[in-house]
Amino acid sequence: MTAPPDPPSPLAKRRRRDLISERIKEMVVEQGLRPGDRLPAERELMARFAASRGSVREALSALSAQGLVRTRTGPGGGVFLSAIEPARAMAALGDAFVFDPPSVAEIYALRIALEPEMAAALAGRLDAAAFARLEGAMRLYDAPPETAEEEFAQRLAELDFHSVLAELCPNRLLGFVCGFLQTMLREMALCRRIYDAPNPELRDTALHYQIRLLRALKVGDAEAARGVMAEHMSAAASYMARMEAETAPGFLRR
Amino acid sequence: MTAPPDPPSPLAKRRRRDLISERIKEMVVEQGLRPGDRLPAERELMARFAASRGSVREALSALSAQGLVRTRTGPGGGVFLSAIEPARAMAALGDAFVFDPPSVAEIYALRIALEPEMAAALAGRLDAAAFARLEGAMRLYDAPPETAEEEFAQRLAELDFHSVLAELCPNRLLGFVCGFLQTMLREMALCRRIYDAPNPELRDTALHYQIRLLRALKVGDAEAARGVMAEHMSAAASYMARMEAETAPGFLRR
DNA sequence: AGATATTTGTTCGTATGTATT
DNA sequence: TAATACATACGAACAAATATC
Repeated sequence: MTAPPDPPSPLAKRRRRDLISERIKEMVVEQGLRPGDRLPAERELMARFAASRGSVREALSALSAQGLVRTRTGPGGGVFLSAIEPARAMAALGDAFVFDPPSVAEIYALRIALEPEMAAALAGRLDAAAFARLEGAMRLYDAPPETAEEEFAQRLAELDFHSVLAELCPNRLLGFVCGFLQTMLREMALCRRIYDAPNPELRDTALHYQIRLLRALKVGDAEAARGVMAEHMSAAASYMARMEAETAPGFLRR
Repeated sequence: MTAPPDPPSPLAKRRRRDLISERIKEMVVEQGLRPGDRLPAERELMARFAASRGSVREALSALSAQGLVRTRTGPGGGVFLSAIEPARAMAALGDAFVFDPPSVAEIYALRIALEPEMAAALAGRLDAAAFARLEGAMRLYDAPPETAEEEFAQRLAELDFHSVLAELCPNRLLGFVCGFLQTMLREMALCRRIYDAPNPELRDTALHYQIRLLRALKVGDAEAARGVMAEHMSAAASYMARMEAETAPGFLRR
């Protein structure tokens, strides 16, 4: 007697593994499980869902690929819930745009709207450790970039400074979106080489904006922080727009 | 000399399926594959990566869970690249915040910053079909909500109207983020029942903003569209803030 | 330190459903 | 309709990791 591989499911169209991962997710929210909590062992899941080990494993594998669970072998091991790391979520989100990547201008449309808000939200809410991190990420280039390589490195370093701000943002959703935009710009910079020529112009306006920003954040002046960031963002946006126009259009959109 | 306890390969810890899905992704970008293109059959992948069927399947399952590939049965079937559907990406992104969901106020901080930009970007860029869709999603309630159920339904319908705007947004990144914020609000509304009591107050200010918005969009007046949306967003935000304060605090954060 | 038990990780073989030809 | 090719699913076995005794 062979076990029927296809139970009389009403939704025969859906795949077994998808159903199982759905039900596991439901189980998580219903039981209010938290990161670190352990899920039932594979054997038990097999019994509960009347599925083979392979199907259960494929479902778990899908969740694991999402970063929602981690597995450990050995006794006391098993499948454990895990908070999804922001970096992983950003990578996955980037995959959603691989075939149709946004332009630099489109990314900056969001940065202009969001990063000033982020700066305002940070004002007066940072402790000494946070300022230490920010100052560590701060780079004040005394010399203007002489080569395209230097220009490139300076732009990347500036993105890193903004990413520290994003990590510190008390509104984690806002911080996540800003961090994601910065990640996109980093990848595009690597692939498109948008920073062709050294360009001292942006540097003049941006040179000490980091200092001005930190000062406003320390004093707790949200409006000033917002203003500094807004100024810097629109300067960077128009600079990037000009760069994008000069770059060979349609060249390796990603 | 004994072999070091740590294997020389820094990747020795990584699981087989993760390595395989990484390499498949690399293959995609290297060969410049597009949605609809077919990946090598499982057998070929098994040969190329020197892995068993199960491992290859788990890797593909992971990609499939991400929505990056779809499988079709039958001859000529196989694994095909697929553009990730926005709805799927939003769901996955939502999973990244399950254990630490943002508050309504945090979501609105982003909506206030972004949706006016979205409105401005849409001005003068919609065709007749788009306006038909928007008018189809438009609900002008002649009667103020009498019950909590009605209030609830009206808020959801309003979110739907905004989601149509997001889908039409020429800046797809901006549209995606706005759509995601609306999805989060929808889920939270379902779980938290934040709309407890009917409240005609918001309705008075918001009653005909949809008409004013559509008019500005038709004329192509970006500034007017931005203004209408900004006004509506801040009204909705302060309304939600009051609702959130009245709702039992910390009740089922999700 | 070593044996053992427990749990996931990997591989193989096989059967079945389904869509194309 | 029948043959075919592929994905889907099941089951069994062994390997690897990691606790506890």
